Amino acid sequence: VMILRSRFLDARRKRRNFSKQATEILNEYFYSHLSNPYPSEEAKEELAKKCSITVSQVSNWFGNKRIRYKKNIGKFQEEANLYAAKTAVTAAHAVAAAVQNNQTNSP
Amino acid sequence: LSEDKESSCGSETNTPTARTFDWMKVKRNPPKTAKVSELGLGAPSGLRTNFTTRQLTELEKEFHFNKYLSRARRVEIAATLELNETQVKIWFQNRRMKQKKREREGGRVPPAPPGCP
DNA sequence: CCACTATGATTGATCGGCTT
DNA sequence: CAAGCCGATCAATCATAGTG
Repeated sequence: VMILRSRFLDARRKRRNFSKQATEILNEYFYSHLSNPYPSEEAKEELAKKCSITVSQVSNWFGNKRIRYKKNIGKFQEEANLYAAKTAVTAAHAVAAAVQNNQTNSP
Repeated sequence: LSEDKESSCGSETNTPTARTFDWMKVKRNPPKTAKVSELGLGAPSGLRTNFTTRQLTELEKEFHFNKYLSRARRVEIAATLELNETQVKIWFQNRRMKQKKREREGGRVPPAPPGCP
């Protein structure tokens, strides 16, 4: 049991952080879907493309994010509010546009 | 339209943002590895088993021979490696998924565009 | 340069669903 | 009805990158 943790040969574990922009995109999705941060396979593929990473990496990111988020919700409060506000603005724009578009259209 | 709905929260400190959703409450049952049946078995339940290099090497060897195990083979392997049949079964299960993932993610990007010493 | 934290990846094991 | 498999996920841990 001693120091058999060698994990010999894990050269592939030369991790590299994702670009700031990729993290931005992933966080936007995460916080705008905080009630259910489980992107579908299609959504993962889309995110992967936008972030220039693989689908597996997207899965890893969400897996880590979910676990770490619920482990210490308080620690992510700031981040949560930050992205919540950001998406709120985007949503507002969308709504505004929709309203304009619906002026002459009623179900 | 527009209303937001918190999918089932019972006692969340209603903060404008960041509420507590169900997924945050999910808790997995602790691993049931090593049963309590055998008196004082060194395997404490509820712990992630750390496979030894020998066990992993043997499992890997067997995997290259068969992607799927027969009941008989599984019993044999389990006995040889001192593991539960379930652990062997799960290992193969995970190993197959791992291989599939590799194949899928396989045809990728060998090109080293930017600087690569 | 070192301690400590943030983060991507790995992996034994669990969960729900479907098949045998 | 029980058992195995799949696909996704969990949860703990490893090893490195980043920050002070």
